[in-house]
Amino acid sequence: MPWEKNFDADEALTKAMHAFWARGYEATSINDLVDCMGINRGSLYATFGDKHSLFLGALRQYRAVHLHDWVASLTRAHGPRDGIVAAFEQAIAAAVEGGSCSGCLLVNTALELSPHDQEVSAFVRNSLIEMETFFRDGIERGQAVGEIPAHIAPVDTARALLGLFIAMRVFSRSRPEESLLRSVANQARAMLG
Amino acid sequence: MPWEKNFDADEALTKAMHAFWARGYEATSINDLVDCMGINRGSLYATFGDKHSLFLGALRQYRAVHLHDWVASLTRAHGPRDGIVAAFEQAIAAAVEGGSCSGCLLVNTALELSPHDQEVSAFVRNSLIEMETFFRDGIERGQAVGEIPAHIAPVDTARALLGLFIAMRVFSRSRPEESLLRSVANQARAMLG
DNA sequence: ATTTGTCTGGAACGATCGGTCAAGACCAAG
DNA sequence: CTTGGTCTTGACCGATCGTTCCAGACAAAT
Repeated sequence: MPWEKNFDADEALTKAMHAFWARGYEATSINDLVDCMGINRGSLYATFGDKHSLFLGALRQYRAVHLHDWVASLTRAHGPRDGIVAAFEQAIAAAVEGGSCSGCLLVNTALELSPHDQEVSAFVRNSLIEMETFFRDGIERGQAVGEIPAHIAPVDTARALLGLFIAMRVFSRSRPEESLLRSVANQARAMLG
Repeated sequence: MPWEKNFDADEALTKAMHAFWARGYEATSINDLVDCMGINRGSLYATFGDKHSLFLGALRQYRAVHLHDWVASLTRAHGPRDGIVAAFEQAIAAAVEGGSCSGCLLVNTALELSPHDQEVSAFVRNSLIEMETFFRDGIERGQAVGEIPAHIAPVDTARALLGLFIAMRVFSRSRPEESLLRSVANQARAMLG
């Protein structure tokens, strides 16, 4: 039996993810992907299928790393209330640092593809719900340990926090000014009492 | 001397704006535009220049109608605090009604083009600042007439309201559920004391 | 060393992209 | 009616799009 792949599929997928993240789905051509992934056309199609499948793969990888692993590490490193505050602090840090991959691939995709692509839409929608759940869990656990006042409404507040968090990702790509992001994060913290 | 245009340039520009609004810049081809604007290729290029110029024209028209006129009508019809509340109510109404032009062209563009297009970026940035100013003015005038408590910080609050407003536009395209939008609007109102 | 079957690199596909151009249609001025 | 010049129409341009395919490179199994 012959020969294994001589490239790391996961590593290549990460590079594709960054390309889609930086430029969006439509503006990223197969040639761009071939160049930045460091593999050739044939291997790309054999390994990942067509462009749409590759994009879904990139989306899945983004969610695994920048949502699941990220939530896990926040939950591990901080108490409930501090975990939420730290989420906003990290968003500020990522935005002011800049780089070509500002903002959030899921939010970008929510606007570019969700209205016209059922499969992508369902994925993005579920991911946003997971983010809402992270905030709601944090609020409820914070209330249970007395870090967050009982008069805070978990569902409404979690949804508003999700909104502010998404807005930070939009600002990262359009108005990446620290003072603006700091204002938003301040109001997010104020929402937790 | 010969002949005027036999189409309404402003009307055609409105149709182009709706096309870009619904599908984004990259996904809208010149053929799409020729079809939906009801004019032919030659007239399109003669009247509006290339695709990028046409897009900037569409962006200007969007700002005039859906930002300037909109702010003016809110200011005319409501007091300072109610104007802000009405802005969120109208965003909910637009989102649940649906239609192909959900969300906000400026927000869509902030994510798709701002990071890679200086001219577009400056335009979007200025427009977002105008929206922030609308909220800040409303807060300050509301405080002057006693509708809004003095302890509310105008700048930070205006920025958070802008954030929540942008988030409503993102949700319009990805999670257009009335209860979600209602939660966000509730928290926006709560921010005004 | 030969066989085996995947992986690689690049040529090539038809379709569509953004953009141009020339020729005819058309109305107003003379 | 003739002339002058703009607008319309549709063919057309080279480039690039996403995708396919095949011949050669290659390592493991025989």
